[in-house]
Amino acid sequence: MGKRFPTVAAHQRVTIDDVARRAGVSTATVSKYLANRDYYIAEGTRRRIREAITELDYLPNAAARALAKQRSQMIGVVVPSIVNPYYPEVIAGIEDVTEAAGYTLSLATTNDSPERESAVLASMRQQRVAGMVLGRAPRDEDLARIAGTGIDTVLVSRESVGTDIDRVQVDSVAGATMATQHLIEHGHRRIAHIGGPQDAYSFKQRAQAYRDTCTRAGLDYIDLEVHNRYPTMADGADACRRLLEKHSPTAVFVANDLMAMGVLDHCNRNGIRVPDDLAVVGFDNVWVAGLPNVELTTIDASARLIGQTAATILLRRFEANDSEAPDATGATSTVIPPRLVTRRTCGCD
Amino acid sequence: MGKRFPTVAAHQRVTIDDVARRAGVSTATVSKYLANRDYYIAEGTRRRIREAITELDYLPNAAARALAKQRSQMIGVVVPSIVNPYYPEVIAGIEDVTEAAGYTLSLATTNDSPERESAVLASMRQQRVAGMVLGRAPRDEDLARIAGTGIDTVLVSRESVGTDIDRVQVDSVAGATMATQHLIEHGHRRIAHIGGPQDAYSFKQRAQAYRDTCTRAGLDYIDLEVHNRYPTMADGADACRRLLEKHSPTAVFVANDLMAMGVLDHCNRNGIRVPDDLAVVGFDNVWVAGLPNVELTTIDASARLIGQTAATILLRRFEANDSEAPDATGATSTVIPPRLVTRRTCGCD
DNA sequence: CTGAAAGCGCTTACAG
DNA sequence: CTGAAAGCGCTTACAG
Repeated sequence: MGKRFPTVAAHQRVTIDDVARRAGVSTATVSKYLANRDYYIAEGTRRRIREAITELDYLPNAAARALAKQRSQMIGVVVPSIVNPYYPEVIAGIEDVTEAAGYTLSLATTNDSPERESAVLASMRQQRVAGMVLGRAPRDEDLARIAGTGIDTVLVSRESVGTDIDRVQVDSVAGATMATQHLIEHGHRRIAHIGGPQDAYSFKQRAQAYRDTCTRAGLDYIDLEVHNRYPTMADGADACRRLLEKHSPTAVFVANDLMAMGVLDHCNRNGIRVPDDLAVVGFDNVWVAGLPNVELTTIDASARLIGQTAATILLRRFEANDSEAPDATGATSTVIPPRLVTRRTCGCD
Repeated sequence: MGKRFPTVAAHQRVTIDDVARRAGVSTATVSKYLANRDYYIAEGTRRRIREAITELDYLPNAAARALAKQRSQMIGVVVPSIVNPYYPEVIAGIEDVTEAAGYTLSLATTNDSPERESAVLASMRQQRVAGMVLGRAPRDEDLARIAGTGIDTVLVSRESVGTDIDRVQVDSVAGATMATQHLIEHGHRRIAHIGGPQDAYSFKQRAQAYRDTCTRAGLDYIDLEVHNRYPTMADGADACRRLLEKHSPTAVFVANDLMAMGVLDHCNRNGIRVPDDLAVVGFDNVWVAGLPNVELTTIDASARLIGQTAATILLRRFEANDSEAPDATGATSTVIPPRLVTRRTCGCD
């Protein structure tokens, strides 16, 4: 029989019972007060509870609440990396909207390891997060598990395809078209493309839009693919070298900023002047692209806006769940319009 | 009387009872199995439980466990910003060690707003996080509240001082000394310093170490202070302008990389050649400092290592709490040795 | 407008 | 080696 040891950290650990006792009401009433929905509570009662709470410095226990309500106030955020400058912006965007709504962020990083990803998703399930935003499309197996739990999820992955999950992404086709078109307008006729791994859908879209735009303009296209799933500066530099060995483009559209910066680096080291010898346009507009000595012309993928949008969609799902309405709105796909940011490397400025 | 509505998301929501039933044992036994400490459980029982868990795809409910154990498996991480390249590295470091230990990260950003900070700390208390690492020293009021809860906390703030909390920081004195000394060794005699807000302890230390080093070398010192709490590139550029209006240093040691990059920018725009006209050394070694066109010489503040160390300290505290030992080890202060990273802007290379 | 009581899904001393 | 039962701190239909 559980003789209860005095709570180890007896410190102040004040509970709803303490508040109720002090205010001279039942815990049920305090709970209702806390829920602050449209419960009717006498003004006097309300005041006494309010006072008791302040006097005791009471903060409800989130775990107890989560257990009772069968749902936590956490939103899981799973990204491949947090050091990559793209994701912190997405996360900031998520926080912009979830904070106000009273949600908390549970963050996990996968380093793009499948095992780690499964583990992380399991952890999110254990935590019974209210929703998740994933920076990478989960594998079918994990996807099924998630679906089974009914945890609302939105993908901000740049590589997601036909999964039945809400998704928000930048419009890669529009962005790549703008980038290519801009180079054409600068007068270039030999425009190359350094693409990301083509099994990632958005990279594929970017490459295709590049080709289509060239074709429409009556230009040949020269494209190259980098296979690293998360292409880095080194990949970009290397691709640039390969490209220039065989071809002599006057401009290149690079599928992401990190690679584009690698291209700049390669040019720098090899006496290739940018933009005079080679104009460069990237994709993403990570903040680093705007640095003084970088000044990369690029397509703004609105990472922060994507985060905000993802969070907004999640909150909307929550509401729909509550209202117990038909709710069967299928998975949505939101496309954020990109924006061309002209700087030094394309020849503007 | 609570006639229980069928759980809305009845999906699979499998509980420890389901596992116990399926394995033909009591929930207590399953719980012991889960705790996997040195409980004695018959091998057969152990196997049946293991099978039941797999078959049912059971994942314990973290909220229930947290409630029962009076402690969650979360570690709160509170940083001023997540877009600033310094903090993601710290966070990555924290995750490096907490992940393996089975802890989860609860992330919150304060934007350096005091109100937001109080709110965030309250949220951490509500969540009953097992521990916290704070990127900024809390105000006395909040500090007292935290102490009251007994939540283990470690500061990685660059501005912390005499609070009674575990702390890990880079050795600012050693770093600033190395930076200044290096410039002296390059033959400079007129070395300036652009400092951060001097009410932040580490910035003060850096300025003081700079002065001391100059003095020891028989040089005059010229220093300037930026007041913005989180000094940016713009602050650095502006400080550089002010500096050059009145003085003609041949080198400058800048108190953080962001400002140093602003200095580079200012020079760039005004035809001041780096390092020939002005040598520059920063502090932090955020990854951006290593970019091809930046190549800033700087002091590596080991952000990731700081994160790792902070997390390690936290875990050690947890152990001490469990062992119920004298435990009264006072607040520790860990100092990480810095490292000079020479690149282009100091004249090396 | 308010309260009694069951229930959320675990853990843990105790008693076998 | 195993289990019954109390307790963690909330919420919520129901009955007043």
